[in-house]
Parts: sequence; structure tokens; C-alpha cells
Amino acid sequence: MEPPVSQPLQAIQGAGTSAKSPDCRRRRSQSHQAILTAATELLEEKGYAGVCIEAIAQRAGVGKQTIYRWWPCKAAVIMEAYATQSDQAIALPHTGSIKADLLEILGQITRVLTQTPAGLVIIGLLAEAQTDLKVAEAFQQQFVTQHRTITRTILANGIERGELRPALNVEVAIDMLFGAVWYRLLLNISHSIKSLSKS
Amino acid sequence: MEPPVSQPLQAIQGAGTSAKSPDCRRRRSQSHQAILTAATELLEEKGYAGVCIEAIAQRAGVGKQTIYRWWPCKAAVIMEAYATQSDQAIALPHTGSIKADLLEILGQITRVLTQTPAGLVIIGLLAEAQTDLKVAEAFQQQFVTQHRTITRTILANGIERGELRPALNVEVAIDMLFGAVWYRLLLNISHSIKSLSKS
Amino acid sequence: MEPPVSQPLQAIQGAGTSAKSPDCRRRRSQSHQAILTAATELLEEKGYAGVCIEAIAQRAGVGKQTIYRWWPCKAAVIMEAYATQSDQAIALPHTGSIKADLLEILGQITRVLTQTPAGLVIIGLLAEAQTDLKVAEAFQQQFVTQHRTITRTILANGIERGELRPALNVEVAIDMLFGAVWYRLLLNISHSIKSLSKS
Amino acid sequence: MEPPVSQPLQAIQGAGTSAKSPDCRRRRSQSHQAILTAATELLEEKGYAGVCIEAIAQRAGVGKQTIYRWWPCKAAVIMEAYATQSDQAIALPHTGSIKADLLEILGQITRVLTQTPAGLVIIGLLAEAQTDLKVAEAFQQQFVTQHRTITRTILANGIERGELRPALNVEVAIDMLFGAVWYRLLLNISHSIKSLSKS
DNA sequence: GAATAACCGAGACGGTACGTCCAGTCTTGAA
DNA sequence: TTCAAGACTGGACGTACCGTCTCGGTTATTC
Repeated sequence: MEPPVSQPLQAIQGAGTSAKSPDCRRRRSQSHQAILTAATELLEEKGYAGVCIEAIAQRAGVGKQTIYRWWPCKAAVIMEAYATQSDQAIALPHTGSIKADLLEILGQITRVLTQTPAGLVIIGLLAEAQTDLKVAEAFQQQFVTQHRTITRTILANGIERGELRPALNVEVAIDMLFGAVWYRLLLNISHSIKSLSKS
Repeated sequence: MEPPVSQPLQAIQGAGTSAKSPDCRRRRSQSHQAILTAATELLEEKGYAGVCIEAIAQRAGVGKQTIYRWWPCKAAVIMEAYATQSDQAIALPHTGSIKADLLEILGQITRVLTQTPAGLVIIGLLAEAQTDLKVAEAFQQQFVTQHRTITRTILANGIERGELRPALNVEVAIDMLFGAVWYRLLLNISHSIKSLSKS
Repeated sequence: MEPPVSQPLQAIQGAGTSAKSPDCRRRRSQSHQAILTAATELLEEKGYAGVCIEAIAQRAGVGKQTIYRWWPCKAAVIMEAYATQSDQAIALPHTGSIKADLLEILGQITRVLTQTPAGLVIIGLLAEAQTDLKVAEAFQQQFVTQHRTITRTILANGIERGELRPALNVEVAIDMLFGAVWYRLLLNISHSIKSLSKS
Repeated sequence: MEPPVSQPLQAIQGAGTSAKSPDCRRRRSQSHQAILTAATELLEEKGYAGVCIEAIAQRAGVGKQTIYRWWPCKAAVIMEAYATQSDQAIALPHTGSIKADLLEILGQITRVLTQTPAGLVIIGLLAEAQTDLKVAEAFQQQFVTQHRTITRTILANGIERGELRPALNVEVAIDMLFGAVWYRLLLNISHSIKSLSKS
């Protein structure tokens, strides 16, 4: 009955938790959920940088150790909280036009990053990922890989259908598309972020 | 004879110190330099996240207060240390071809970010800028504005000369160009960063 | 098995900790003792004014927070250290003569104040008590009340037995007796403190 | 025309200022007075412990150095401020009766200590005197010697006139009289301080 | 009347200690 | 056996003052 542990946690914990103990995580009880809820609340109240493990534990009515037992650091908790709460699945669009598909997916991502509280959280995580390799990997997996994969499919389709030049370097194109979005987000550039056109 | 106060400091200290006192900020003596030197050394030894104000003060043989007197936070010290040490001026290239010019400038930036210790420092600063608005502004001024301005000139030239479509959204183009570079840098993407083509 | 918390601490911590938690203040372990020991040593080495919380923490191999957790200030630590170490109980004398009893008790107090290192510590505490009400109360309780009580008994006996005038204002008499001792102590008067006669 | 430097200053500065410089203290200007005034004000606003040299300097519109030039420490400034402001001369009373004279002088002292702001200042000074020998000497001179001298005269008169036993140890008697007053002051004993009778 | 001191305000400086926050680990007692 | 509660060491924070030390810019005699 135990639901599988969410991905970001595993990603950060590395090794894999399968061989841990006979009844690995026997009584995860409500604590687990309480922690994620507390983290989410605090995130909204104080922003990423303002949250600390102690506060999460206190708010969740949980011992600090219980948090450290399951997550290696603040970023891990928060990534899981984020994953749980807003299941930010990006859907592969099917508008029929490559260009429209790209605009659609970029629009979806941009919307999440700039119009929901999640955006600031993600930035906080990205900042932390610069320092901590484990966080970086988890971040990649959670917020990057999927998007790139979908986009790669779209572009491949475009090339196949002849809408894009066959010589197009797909990876670089992806970098430029997402790069522009992230770049503006991270540098607080104020001029309109909506006007995305060329490929 | 006093050299003008370097920019990043001023940028972070905000408002502008011009109206402050007749000789605005007297005699920073050797301490000032010692602090920047110490910061640079520590940066190289421990990386951005591993540096703390106390350590800088100790290494520089300086009271902590002397640091806090002139800089509001770690990021400010480090930005000035960086600016002092590596005068990372990006030169406007004149290769004759728009494409070559762009590759040249992107190459310069990429080189600094990926092949010098400065790269990691800059990433640390960018991470911190996400939390602290003052740092963000200074960062922008130090590491972004200039590059964008130069690139904007190149693209404008290109349009004028007919090498680029007149309808090109210059700002978005710049976002995509720099975005790609920063994006890879921040996400540690390992596949080659050299293969840049389209405009 | 836990020995009861010593009085001066409680006195300074104020209100009373009885309603705090089931086992009110768990496990002070060795740290507690280490802190008191360190405080005592430093007291002997540098005198009251030369001791600081940071030094106590360092010497005791303890985090500063552990000190602040249990004591509100330097004075509190030192009073407890003093109380622990030298159980300066003043015994009710029974020489048979009121005058001799008084001389005996004053002699005891004088001895502690002038011939042991404790004297200087107590002076330091008294000086600090002038600034901090909590310290003042604790000081009173630790170094004054008991002495006055005993002396009050002696004087009452004396009146009962007819050795002293019934009209004697007992409180004022106590003030004068102890006052003389403290007065000399605080003002470093050098002429002999032994010559005590009248009542 | 230069008025002689007030006593507490000299007392604390020790050595004597006579041989200092040709026109020793040439232009003491208004600064000197401004400092004392500032000290007095701050004393009333924040109490002895709340005053610091920097605040005095700032309030007086004076460089810190100017204070250090003339006084060695906070206590010295404050003693002079006190001496200047409230010229707390205790007058030798002549009521005709020894007992009345003593009550009169004790009453005067008690009044100053308990019913004027000066009382708290003096306590602060006494506390500091415990740490600093120089302060102790100046304190003695300022607040003790004179009183003792006057009282000694009264008691000697009393013995001469036969109102007091010739065997009376005058010094101890003085200790007890003043001791009682100071003792109550320092220990914040609340029961009436007015009821002083026996000798 | 100009030159020359001492003096002064301002405040930078190296330091020491403060009291607080949080990380990550360890311990206890109740369930 | 698991957990909440929270004590523990440790490190850094940013602040407050200390007492010393330059700075320029007044004064106030002295030549």
C-alpha cells in the first residue's frame, strides 16, 4: 500500500533506499506529510531563503531528526514538497504546428516560473544547486530533463516534417529556448517576457 | 590621487554617495586592499560558499567592522574583489562579419565563465542575487548590462547591413544568446558548449 | 537521581520553572559541570571582570548557546559556580555570649570576604547587581538573607536574655553590623578590620 | 584666569597635570563644558551603565579624542560631571547635640543617595571602582573622605564633651554609621531607611 | 600679517565580546 | 522500535564600544 517514494528525494539521497531496513520506513505515519505541508506553508510565508529545517520541524510538530532521517537537506524537503503539491506536469502539445507547439510549451513553463509562487521556490533551489551537487542533480531531473525531452521531440518532429532545417543543432536550440526563459527569470529583466517568436 | 571608488561597491551601497561628505569616504588605506586580497585568496581556496566575512577579516588582519563599514554583505566584497582583480572587460569585436562578431563575444564570455575561477564566483553571486535585491542590481550592472549593450550594437549593425532580418526582436535575440550560455553554466550541462551556430 | 538545581540559578532565572515541563530541564550532563568548572578557573585566573561568556564556553569545550540556554548572563553562571564550589554556609554560633556570637558570625563573613578569592568574586557580583535587578535579587538571596536571618536570631536572643536593650532596632543594628563590613570591603579601607567592639 | 581643574579629574589622572605643556590646556573652549553637559544628560536618560564614551562625544559634538585627552575613562568624566553639576557639599552641622549632628549629616548623605538621581550615578561609580583602582581612589576622595572627616570631628567633639564613651573606636563607629547607609543603598533593602537612632 | 603650532571635529581602525540563529548530531523518555 | 522534543558542539552572523590613530580645518600666539 505504501506509495513509492517521490523522485526528487531519491535523486538527492543518491544510492537508493531499497536496501535500507526490513520494513524500510515502517511507520512514516502522518509525519512525512506534515513535514511537506509545513515546508509548503513556510515557503509561502517566508520564501525559500527564509525557511530553515528547524522551523519546518517545529511547524510540523516533528523532531528534527525525523526530517534528517528522510532528507539530506532543506533543498530535498522543499523539492519534494513542491513535487507533491503542484504536480507541474508539462504536457506535450499537439497544435499541429511546430512553432505553436514550442510557444505552447515555453508558455507553460514561463507561466509556472513567473506567475506562481513556485517560480521563486525554483529559483531558490537553482541557487542552492550551484553549491550542492546532489541538489543540482535532483534539480536537473525535476525541472529540466523532462522539458528538454519534450522539446527535443517537438524539434525532431519539425525536422522530420521539413518545417525546420535538418542541420539545426537540436541541443543548442533547446538551450537557447529555455536559456532565454531562465535567463530573464534569474536576472529580473523587466521588459516583456511574452514576446517569444523566432526559432 | 585617490582612484575612484570601484563600481560594484557603489552599485550595492545604493543611492549614491556623491552628496555624502566633502571628500566622500576618506582614507581606506591598505585595509581596503588587504580585504580584497584576502577575499580573493579565500575565494580561490574555498569557493564562494566557503567564504565568510569573519574569515576575510581575519585573513586581512582587519576588524570585522571595517568590512561592514564599507560593504553591506559578503557579495559586495566579493564583487569588488572580482572587479579589482580581473578587469573582465569584454571588447567590442570587429571581425567584419556579424556572425563572427557574435561568436567572438559569446566565446569571450563563455571563456571567462567556464575556464577561469571567476566563473564559479559569478555563479555564487548570481545565486545570492536571487535572495538580495541589492546584490541583484549590482550583479546586473557588473556582469550583464555591458555585455548586452555590446551585443545590441552588433545586432543593430547586422540589421543595418542587411545581414539580419529587420523584424528581428533584438532583445529576445540577446536573451537567447546569453540565455543559452548562462543556462548551460548554471545547469552544468556537460555536452559541448562550443557548437553555436544560428542567429 | 538528578540533584536539585542549585538556588542561585533558579533565583536569577526568575519566575520559577516548576510548571515548565514534566521533568523540567532534562540532562544537563557533563557540560553543566564543565561550565561551572571553567568559570571557577577563569575567575581565579582573571578575576570577575576578566571573565567573559565566550571564554567560559571555550574553556569548557561547550557551545556558547549551551550557556545561554541555562543562564541569562555571566553573573548567573558565576553565582552558581561559586555556590557549587564553596558551600559558604555560615553556621549559627553558640558561644553563650551574645557579643561573642556576633563577633563570631561577623568574623566568619569577614574571613570569606577578605581572605578567600571568593571575596573579589562577590564584589564583582555586587557591582553587577547594581545594574541588573535579577542579579540583585539572586545576590540578596545568596549572600544576604541568610546572614541577616542568623544575626536576627542572635540579637533577638540577646534581647530576650536581657543582654541587649529591648528598644534596640534590630534591623538597623543588623544594617550597621554588616554595613560596616561591606563598607570597608567595597571602599578598600586599609586600617584594620579586626577591631570590632560595640553593639 | 583658567580655573583649576576640578578634583576628581586630577585624582584619577594621578600624576598631576602641572608639567604637561607650556600652555597646558590652552583652548579648552566650550568643549569641556559640552562634554560634561552631554554626560549629565545621558546619565539622566539612560543611567550610568547605559552611557558610553562614544555617545557622550557625539552628543557633545566633540571628537572622542578630546574626551580621552582629558579624562582616562568614563568614570572620570562622569565624576567630574557630577561634581560640577551638583556641588554636593556636606556641611558640618552645629545643632549643639552630638546625636542630632550625626543624624543631620547622615540625613544629608542619605538624602543625596536616595532622593536624587545622583544616587544611582554614585552607585554606578562605586561598582566601577571595584574594578579600577584609579576610579576607586577618586571615588574615595570625592564621596568618602570628606564625610568621614566631618563625622570624625563630630565624634571627637562628643568624646571631648563627655557625651560619648572615651573608649569608642571612632573609625569603627564611622564605618558602622556610613556602612549602614551604603549597605542599604547597595542592597536595595526596602524597609524604611529613615529610622536611624543609636550610636 | 603671515607662519606655525597646538587643538579640535570627525570618524576610520584593530579588537573583543556580545547575544542570536541555524546546522547537523546525539540523547532521553513516552508510546 | 520509533518518534517528539530538544540538548549538544560548532560556526557565523551583525552590533556595540573600546582605546588608538589619522585626517583636514580651524584658532591664537609668535615672529
